[in-house]
Amino acid sequence: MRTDTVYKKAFNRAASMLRDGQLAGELPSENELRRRMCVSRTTVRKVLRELVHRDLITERDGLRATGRAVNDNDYYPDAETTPRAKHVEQQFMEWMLRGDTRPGTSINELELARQFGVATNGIREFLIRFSRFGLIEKRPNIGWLFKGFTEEFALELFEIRVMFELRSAHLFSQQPDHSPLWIKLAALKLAHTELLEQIETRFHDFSSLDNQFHRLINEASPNRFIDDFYDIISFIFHYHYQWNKKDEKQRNKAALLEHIGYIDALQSRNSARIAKACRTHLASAKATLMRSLIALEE
Amino acid sequence: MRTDTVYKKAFNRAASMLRDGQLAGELPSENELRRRMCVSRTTVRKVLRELVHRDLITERDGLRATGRAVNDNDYYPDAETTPRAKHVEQQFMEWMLRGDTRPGTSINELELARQFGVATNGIREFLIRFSRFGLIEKRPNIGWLFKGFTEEFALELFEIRVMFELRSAHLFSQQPDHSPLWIKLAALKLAHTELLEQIETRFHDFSSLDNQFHRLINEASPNRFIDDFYDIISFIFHYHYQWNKKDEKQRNKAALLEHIGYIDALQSRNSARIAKACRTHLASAKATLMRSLIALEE
DNA sequence: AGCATGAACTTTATCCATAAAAAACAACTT
DNA sequence: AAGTTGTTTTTTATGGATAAAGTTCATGCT
Repeated sequence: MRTDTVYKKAFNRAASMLRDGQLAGELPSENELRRRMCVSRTTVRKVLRELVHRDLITERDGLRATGRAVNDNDYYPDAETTPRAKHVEQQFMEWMLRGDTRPGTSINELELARQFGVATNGIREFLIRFSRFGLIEKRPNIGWLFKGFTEEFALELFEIRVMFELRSAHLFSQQPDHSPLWIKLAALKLAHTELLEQIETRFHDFSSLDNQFHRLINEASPNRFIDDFYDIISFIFHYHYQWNKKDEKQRNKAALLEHIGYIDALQSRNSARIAKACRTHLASAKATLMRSLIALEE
Repeated sequence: MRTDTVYKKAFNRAASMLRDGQLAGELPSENELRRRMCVSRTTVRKVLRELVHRDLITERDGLRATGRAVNDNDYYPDAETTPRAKHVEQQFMEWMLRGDTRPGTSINELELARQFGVATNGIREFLIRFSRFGLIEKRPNIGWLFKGFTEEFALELFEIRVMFELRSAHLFSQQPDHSPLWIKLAALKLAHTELLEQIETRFHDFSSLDNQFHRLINEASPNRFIDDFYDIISFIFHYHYQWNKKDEKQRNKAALLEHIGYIDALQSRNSARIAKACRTHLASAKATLMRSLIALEE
């Protein structure tokens, strides 16, 4: 059966809105709620029904108003708000990164399905999606081959990344003065310096900034293939960092400084300087990834 | 139920081998046949059983020998030798390229499933695989968006293609003299000149040569992401040419000449000359694609 | 021991079923 | 007419079943 994670997530969202007082007094219409929560009206109605049922809101003469205060245990647990497909992704990445999965291993859909507690269909869909990351390969009628999260992989990944980023950074710097992206860039620079000041406590926030920055650079001259490639990068780094916490603060601090240098270079519009800053930053990102891959191979 | 296309294809293959006399006299062991036909022994045995049943081979004391002559209607029809997934691909491409499918259309899994006569699962798997081509996009819980086989698509595609090909051609030219790829390149050049002489009748063969050539260039310094990207190119061109036959001979002749110039440039190892030949060729490939896209939009 | 066949077992490709979520339709209300 | 809510229809996400194809185990023959 399809999971009701959409509903549960929406319910939690609504509960938070009630708690924060965003929905104080008389509630907005179903359509308005639908827009705010980005789900269908069908789901909104389901949420409202449950809210009424739990007395979190009251309904009289077709008018809805806030009810009793929201309690911590009114919320559905987080695990129930993520769709199966996402769980499969997480479990697979865990299996791949933490397990002793060696390059050349073959991947068995049925086995993973049993291990993860889902139907084979879900596994297969995930693997098809995941195959674009270049880490697995399908052999028809036989199964999937795990090619390994190896040094070679990282080298190939970064070769492309450098090509793309140099191209995007160059085009970014050639934008007209009045492009709104310059403003965004300045804002991002500020966010960087702020984070740098509070690096001791907030170093986890770097990841989001990193993403925003690299995506911004691509925005100047969009290319869907470059965007898609950056999805791979994000994905890999997301899980990689989840797994490798070593020196995180130190690494993020260094990267922040590199970003700032890179932003300065962009603002200078000096091609050679931009290329240099870009290469420096990517080289250190690559070195970080490579170091942990070597750790993996032990 | 799973289709028995593997068996049917293997059967046809075996029938052809019998007909060509490749299996004259006493037949090889099941294992040997398995190796030659690239299927499992289970399938080989199924084929053998049917061959015996039809008297195409005889079996006595566990020894198998050729039987009656193979007839044209011993073969299974071609359509039955292609798996469902491939059919879906073909039908989808037909739907996309020939139908009046406009950019922005949303794709309905259920509708396509009904139209193509397959389960929704098959459609969905295809769409996931196909999504890497940048022509469709998934919106969770809602469906797929067809972004259109547009001019913009072609521009983005070729921007990447040029970057990758310049990089690969450059690295190719820097290989040591004794690299076996130089021999392959010379052989390919010969194949080009031969085809050029017989262009009037054999112009369809260009497609295969084109593929071999571009893949060869990538071989010098392999990168899985570049290979994957070239899969997109091949796929697009495969279907595109199937649909657009206009001026095919003329176009292929021109491309052959460009290839030859490009090969000469590579052999000269002169960077500037290589880049020029590469750009020239890709520019004309791009122009061809663009012309037919414009035709599509009418 | 090494290879051939036979039989049993496992995994993939494919279809079908169904609850959840989205969308479309209908009837009201202001 | 535009925005509400109630109802019905359609579509997606997910589980389950099964024949085909692949793999492994067992037996027998040189």
